[in-house]
Amino acid sequence: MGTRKRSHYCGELHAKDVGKEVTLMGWVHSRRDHGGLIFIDLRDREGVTQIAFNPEINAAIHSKAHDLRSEYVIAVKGKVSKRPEGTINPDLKTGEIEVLAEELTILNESKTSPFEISSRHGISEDVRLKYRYLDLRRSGLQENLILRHRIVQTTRNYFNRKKFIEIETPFLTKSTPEGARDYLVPSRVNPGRFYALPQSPQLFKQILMISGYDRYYQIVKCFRDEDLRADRQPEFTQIDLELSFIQEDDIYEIIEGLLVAIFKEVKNVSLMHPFPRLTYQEALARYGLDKPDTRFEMELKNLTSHFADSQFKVFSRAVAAGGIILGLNARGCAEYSRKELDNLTDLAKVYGAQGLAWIKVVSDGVQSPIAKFFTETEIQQLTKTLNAQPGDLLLMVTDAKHKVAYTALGQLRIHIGHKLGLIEQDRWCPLWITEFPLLEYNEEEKRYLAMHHPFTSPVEEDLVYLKENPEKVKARAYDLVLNGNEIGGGSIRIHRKDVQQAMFGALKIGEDEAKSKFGFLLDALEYGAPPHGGIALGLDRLVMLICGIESIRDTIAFPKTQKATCLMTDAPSQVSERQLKELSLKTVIPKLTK
RNA sequence: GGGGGCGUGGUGUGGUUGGUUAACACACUGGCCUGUCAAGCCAGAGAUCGCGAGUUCGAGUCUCGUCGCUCCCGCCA
Repeated sequence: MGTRKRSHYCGELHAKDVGKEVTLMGWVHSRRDHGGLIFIDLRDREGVTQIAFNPEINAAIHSKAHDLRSEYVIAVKGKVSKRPEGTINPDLKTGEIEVLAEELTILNESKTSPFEISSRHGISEDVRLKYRYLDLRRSGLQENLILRHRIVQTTRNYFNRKKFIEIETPFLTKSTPEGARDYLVPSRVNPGRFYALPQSPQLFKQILMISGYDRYYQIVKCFRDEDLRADRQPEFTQIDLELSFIQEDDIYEIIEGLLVAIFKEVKNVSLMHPFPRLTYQEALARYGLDKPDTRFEMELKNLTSHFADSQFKVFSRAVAAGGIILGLNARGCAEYSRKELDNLTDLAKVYGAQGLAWIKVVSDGVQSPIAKFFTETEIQQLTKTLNAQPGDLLLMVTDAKHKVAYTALGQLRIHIGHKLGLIEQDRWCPLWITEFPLLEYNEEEKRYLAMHHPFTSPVEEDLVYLKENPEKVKARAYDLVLNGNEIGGGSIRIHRKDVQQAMFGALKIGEDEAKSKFGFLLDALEYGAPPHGGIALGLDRLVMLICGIESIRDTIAFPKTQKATCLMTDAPSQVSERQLKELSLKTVIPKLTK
């Protein structure tokens, strides 16, 4: 094919192109060799076009086509032709036409692929990850990555329109305490010292506000060395922004506008907005979680007061110990077998619950191993509060630690919601969670930790409690939740040095430590820091949700396994002694691996 | 750190209470075939059942260990 140029993508040819002389280049997707006629589906990123090799048109080319195999890279010149009557393929975008081959060049051969690119069944993930370049040829991943691209483009256009400035921040930066474990990078020219890869550009974007850039955004990689999940990778991408002279409402408006634009552009869905807002407390009370899936009802109810004096000691003792009793009406689930109930109990235990109390509501009363402990009044209050009808299953969790009870029953709610098919796949329920506590007590470290991060502004009126009653202080923080997933979080930041120092005080971060770890921020706060705030959205999760898939790995071209390895490149790998020496590093491996 | 699932030709799956030749589909190789598009028909090659021990007359199957992938808890400001 020499110097010939590609004239079209496969997949962009239509009936209107009939008669055109075209040159296509791509991969052999499949071949159907009739001995006489040979058909090739030629694939590139835009789709597939059928190439017909007819010995009557060109015998030499036809015979050459016999050698074609799956995934060969070829160039084909030929005429776009309308397919004969009755051979149109309505399942194919280009199904009305075919290209009658006049020239064929094999640009490269291919070994037999370890899996079929067009495979209809799933391929195990380790094989896919090892041959990621082949996996990425498959239409599913291509669609995801192209959708991701469109979301990113929409985002950039949106922020540009809103007068944001995209500014890059360093990847080689300073390790900071608090938060996730850092990925460290040794410094060759500073032996014994390390950079950290950023967990987020948090401090840099605040500094940019102090520098007067006013509206910053960045679509940026962040790094956290924590254990992986289906929705967590060690490197992930945030849509990160920060604005000066704004309040919470400004953030809500900007982000709602962004999501509305994204959903319109890539899904042609008109998102309802403004998004609902729920305080942290209300989210817990009604859904048990701070990232509620509001696509279905089935809300939690607080039953604590009903059972304060109950003969059922599990309940009354818990109440006496300051605990909480929560209930949930699993509508129509009174038929659940003992096994199903045991499964629910096991699920509750995963989240730390001691057990799960259940009561079946039947036509002539209730059924439950614990029913005998309850008075008529208690049963009445229970069924009334949970609005129970015969056929319903009432689930209750109690725990001295309120968070445990909320989480366990909240997760049961999600589980049962799925099981009962209450969750519509194509429904989009974004909402804001507001009024988070500023601090959370950490048993392990015997001190308070910032729930969001140490630069989050407390609510002004609560400042007085910071010393004496830190739990009472609310943060000017907010999370964005979509269909039960946290897809973003941010806050109005502290912009006064005295408040920042008070915050460090509450976190038991000493003056010296604060100075060595965050001195540059404290200094900067003294040079005219404007009020500012921002938010970051998890791009990978957002793409995952919009794609309707289960794992962010399928939104990332080259993801890591659960052990944070790359099966294609075999990273992380050992390095030479020389490299280690240059970096003044010695490795001490507790147990010999391999 | 902990709990669960999976691992069988290239790929995806079967494989009964442990029983002798490890099955099926797709892919692959060769042949036939001029309208297929999940092409068809015929023939063929391809597996020490992740790895290592153990139990047993006998292990794909049971036990223990180990490795890999995965889901979850902890962790992820």
